[in-house]
Amino acid sequence: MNSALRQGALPDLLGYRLRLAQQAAFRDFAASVQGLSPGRVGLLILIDANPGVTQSRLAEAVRRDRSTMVGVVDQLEGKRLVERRQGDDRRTNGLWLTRAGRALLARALRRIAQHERRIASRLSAAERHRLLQLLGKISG
Amino acid sequence: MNSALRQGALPDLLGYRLRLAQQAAFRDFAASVQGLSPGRVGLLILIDANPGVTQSRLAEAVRRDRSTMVGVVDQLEGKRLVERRQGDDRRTNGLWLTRAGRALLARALRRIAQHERRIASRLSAAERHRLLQLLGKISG
DNA sequence: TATTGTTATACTCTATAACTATA
DNA sequence: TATAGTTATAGAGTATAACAATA
Repeated sequence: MNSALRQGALPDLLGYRLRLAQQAAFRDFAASVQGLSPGRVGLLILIDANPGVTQSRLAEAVRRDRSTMVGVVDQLEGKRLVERRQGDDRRTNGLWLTRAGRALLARALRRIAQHERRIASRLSAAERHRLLQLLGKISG
Repeated sequence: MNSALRQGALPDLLGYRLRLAQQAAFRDFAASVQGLSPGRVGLLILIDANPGVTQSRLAEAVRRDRSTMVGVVDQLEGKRLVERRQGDDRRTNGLWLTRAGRALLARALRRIAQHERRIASRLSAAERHRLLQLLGKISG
């Protein structure tokens, strides 16, 4: 049967435990939000909060190369969730959610809220707050 | 310049913050341990703690398909860090660290310990303990 | 019949280098 | 000269389906 493997030095490592927790958190989420990955939904949230943001600034914000952003925006534009509009500086594309993009995002945010409650269900409100605070110290 | 993007609904989400923290934790680690990714080093730790473990059980432990494990073990065997030995059940390969694998793992563990101190440097011992505990509640 | 390792294949996400148009 | 977007290309990392050997 399935006697668990010995974990060796892993369990005490913050990096390892962060990865485990992150994998656990995203396990059922990935396929659950309108066929978009967590990263893609994150982009919709950022575009929604920063209408007209350029591809390069969006790439910076999520620490990706700007060439990577091209295909990602192609994909979102192909789904009619995002549109590019040429900026005053004609080198740039400003990004905007379409009406469909805003509608999908609204639905996604409801799913995300459900999901958040599910993964936080093992924590009290105080523990959840404390966890966010401690994670902030590491990410900052 | 670089006025930060508005983050919209993201900052309050555990899943998002877990991902940020995990990315921050692994940013400089990935390329730093003997040319092996964190995941690969994790496998060496698991094999070391479970000598003779089969490919399938190792795949289960890290939630990957067993077909994925074939190439991974090929890679580690190609670097002479791991060896396959046919088991009593002749369908199976038992996995073992080579002498070189154990030596590399020992070096890697020292690097990992340094790294752990670096990412935990913003936390007190009590905070670090508390964070591991809270992460455990989510992953369990 | 079921399991283990394997192969062939394909998909996703990412980066680097070089190009163009604009500034 | 420098920047924004783009293209071509490549490399990880992963999965699914089918197969042979073995249980």
